[in-house]
Amino acid sequence: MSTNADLASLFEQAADLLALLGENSFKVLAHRKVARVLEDLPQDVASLISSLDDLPGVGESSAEKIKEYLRTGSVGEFTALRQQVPAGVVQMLAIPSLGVKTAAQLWHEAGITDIATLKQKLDDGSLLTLKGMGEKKIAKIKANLAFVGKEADRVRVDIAMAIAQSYCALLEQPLKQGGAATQVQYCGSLRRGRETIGDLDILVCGDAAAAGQIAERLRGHSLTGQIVAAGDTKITLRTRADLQVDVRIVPAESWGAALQYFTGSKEHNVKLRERAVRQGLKLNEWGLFRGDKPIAGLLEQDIYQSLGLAAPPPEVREDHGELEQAESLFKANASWQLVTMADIQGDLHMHTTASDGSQSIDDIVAEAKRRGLKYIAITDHSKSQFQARGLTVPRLIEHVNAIRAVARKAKDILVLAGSEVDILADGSLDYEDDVLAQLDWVVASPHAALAQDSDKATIRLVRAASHPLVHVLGHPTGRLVGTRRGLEPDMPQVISAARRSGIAIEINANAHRLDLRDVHVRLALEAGVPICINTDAHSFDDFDQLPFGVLTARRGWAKASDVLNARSVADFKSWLDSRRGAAHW
DNA sequence: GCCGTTTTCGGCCCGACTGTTTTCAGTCG
Repeated sequence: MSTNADLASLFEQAADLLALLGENSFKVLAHRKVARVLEDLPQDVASLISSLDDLPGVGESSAEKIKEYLRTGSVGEFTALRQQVPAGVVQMLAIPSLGVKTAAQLWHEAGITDIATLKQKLDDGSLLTLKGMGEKKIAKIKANLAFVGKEADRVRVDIAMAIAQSYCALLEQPLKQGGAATQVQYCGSLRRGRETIGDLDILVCGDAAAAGQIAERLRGHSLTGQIVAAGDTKITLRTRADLQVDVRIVPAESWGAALQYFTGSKEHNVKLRERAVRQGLKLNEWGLFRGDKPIAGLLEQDIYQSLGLAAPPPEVREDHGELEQAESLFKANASWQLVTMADIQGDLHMHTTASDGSQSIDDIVAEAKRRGLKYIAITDHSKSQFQARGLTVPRLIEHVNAIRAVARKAKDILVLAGSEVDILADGSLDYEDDVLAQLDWVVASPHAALAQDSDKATIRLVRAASHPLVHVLGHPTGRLVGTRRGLEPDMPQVISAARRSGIAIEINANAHRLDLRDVHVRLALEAGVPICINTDAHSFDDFDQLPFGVLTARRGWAKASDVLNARSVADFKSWLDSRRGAAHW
């Protein structure tokens, strides 16, 4: 899979180089598009070698380059491009407010080919003679130099969500003049539920006259570092932790259009606007227009309906075929029906003080009931997880008995005695079959040897997924968002194995994991493998991670019927009964 | 470079903000 990422980065780099060389901007864009397609690809690009042309956005020329890379490990044309542009010029693009035009100008007109020289010339005033280069621009570039090298990483969705909610709450408070904002909503990749967020977009319904007051209020928020720009309809700020927040002020009649526009994705919007143009209409953040006449704009769904589409939920707006689906749904007079928080009936992966959790069996059952769950599985770690106090077989038997004792007296909730059994490096499980057979529920997860190569990882996970006593594959790759790559198996093979043995695959809802990831969720569902959205709760707070798992499921187009723990207790039990390895209750 | 319900050629989404300008270019999303 890292082949995909490496190739994507090559195409992205090529796009920068072409732009710096003054190439046609649509050609530049085409390269960025290929980079994005490769990044989003759920399977290894090498497995598609004979059908690369079928990927939307990948034409004959790019397909050849991809093949060349797979054959030789490099792309001759890209290598040649790199030789034409000094590396330091490319590095300058990392400076905010300094784009390709300026970088090319500095290179050609001032002979600047590295950042050190740029710094020096910014200071000595010699750049003022360049066209379009004034005091303010120079000051801005100087200030932004600080961002080079410590490029703000994308922020995990849970962190971004907390920040967004804090700013939204602030903006919802009444203003001194002009009344309260009637509506406030975060948009962008956060609303689409991506696992990481690059910046925050917040939409405020209100009068442009209030922009000044809103800016002042934002300035006073404890998280705000500096206000970067402040106009009548847009205020941009950076938090102290360097996350960019864009706040837009829109009038009520444009609320829906703005919501649609700022939710994106960019690629989804491009497709949508092209569709509007084909129908003789124009779509922008102010509304959908025929000539000057507004057709829709108040509500987001009106925009889509006016274009003959069933409004797709924000989570699927990635230009991954959702407009085609939206069109068929519209024609069938149907709507999108993705799984929601309210559908979730059970949680089938949780820990107690028996291993590394901080809650007792009684506490966890009470908390699950309080949150309206109808069934849970208690799944502490297996014996190899020494550091997590994994259970030896005697301790496991004792623990299972304790769980069953609680289960017998628990009312209105089904409590299963299970285990999160380690998938060892070779794909065998951490307990013998006769031990596993005594459990109601088995989550099989990898925890160690997460750096093994792709082939070994595939064999390992296929073996575990084929084990007759396993019910669900837990956090299949072991990746940690932004910090650990985890296993990179050939996911279609793992999914096929799960389908053959009739097991489910987990979406671990914890925002650190979100494993299975969105694109693989979709592959699993297309193969007919049910998913299971589990919190892997180690404490009461971890129950709050569930929404991130649901968002990820929705990004994979999951309906409630695709989700095992969205079934009623009775339906869940009959699924369990249909599995080999009789359950005990 | 990519693509096709006008098209295999000729388009390719659209606007806000800033800074530099006397009407627009660059950057960003």
